[in-house]
Amino acid sequence: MGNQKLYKGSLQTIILKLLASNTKMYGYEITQKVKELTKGELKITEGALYPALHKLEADGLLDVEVAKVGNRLRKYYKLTENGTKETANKLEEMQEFLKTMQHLVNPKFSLE
Amino acid sequence: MGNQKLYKGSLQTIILKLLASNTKMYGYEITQKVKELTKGELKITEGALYPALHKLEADGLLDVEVAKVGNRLRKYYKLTENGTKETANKLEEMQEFLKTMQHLVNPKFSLE
DNA sequence: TTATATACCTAAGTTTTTTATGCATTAGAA
DNA sequence: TTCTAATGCATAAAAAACTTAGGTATATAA
Repeated sequence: MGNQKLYKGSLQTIILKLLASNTKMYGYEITQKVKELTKGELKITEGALYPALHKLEADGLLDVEVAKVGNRLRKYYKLTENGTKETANKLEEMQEFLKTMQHLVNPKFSLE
Repeated sequence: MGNQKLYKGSLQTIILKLLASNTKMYGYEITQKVKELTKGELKITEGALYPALHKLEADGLLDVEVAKVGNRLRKYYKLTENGTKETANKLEEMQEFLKTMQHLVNPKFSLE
């Protein structure tokens, strides 16, 4: 709980990017991967993650495949064809945003 | 209208940063400055801006000073002492976010 | 046996925005 | 001179994207 460091709108992009790099992942795995990759900086809450996954699936960007591991189920998600395209778009948008923000915020370029 | 490129939560930081660089600005001026600095990439809508300014004022981060120019009024905003402190915090948070996102998203570092 | 990790889920509430208005003044184009 | 665009403020309803706070169940380590 208590994230604060995630700007709203970036979660979808993060999920898509991870699935672009890992072919298939399940929800819990995503939360752990993000925690690991960001050394605990970013914590994806499950209350945000699962609805986001369902939305991406409903939008046709992800496919699901249910697997049983022991007695417990996992839902593996992977990118659809459209999902792959959207990932590219979202990543470009994100890069634009990062550049714009750097420009606005970085004191080295204080043309303002 | 239709911005799409602004992650929710970044508007406050943008406003604070501009006021840190320009001492005092009024609402309309902020929208124009952002448009100019980002070459049209970011468009701050007034429906987002004015409530944001009011909130920052209510939170004690901004002071207002009403000026009359011709027959029209302007509300000049500037940082309070607390506002200056909060600006530093927000900028640091933003930098953290930018770094984290670069790390997650940049293909050069795809350790994922 | 009891807490922690794994694994899924949803619903209510909050925050922050978009969209759609509204009002008034002023400058400039037609 | 008249009408459009720019200037300048504002709010209210709706949507978007979260947080917070639950809930269920299995597996494992202490």
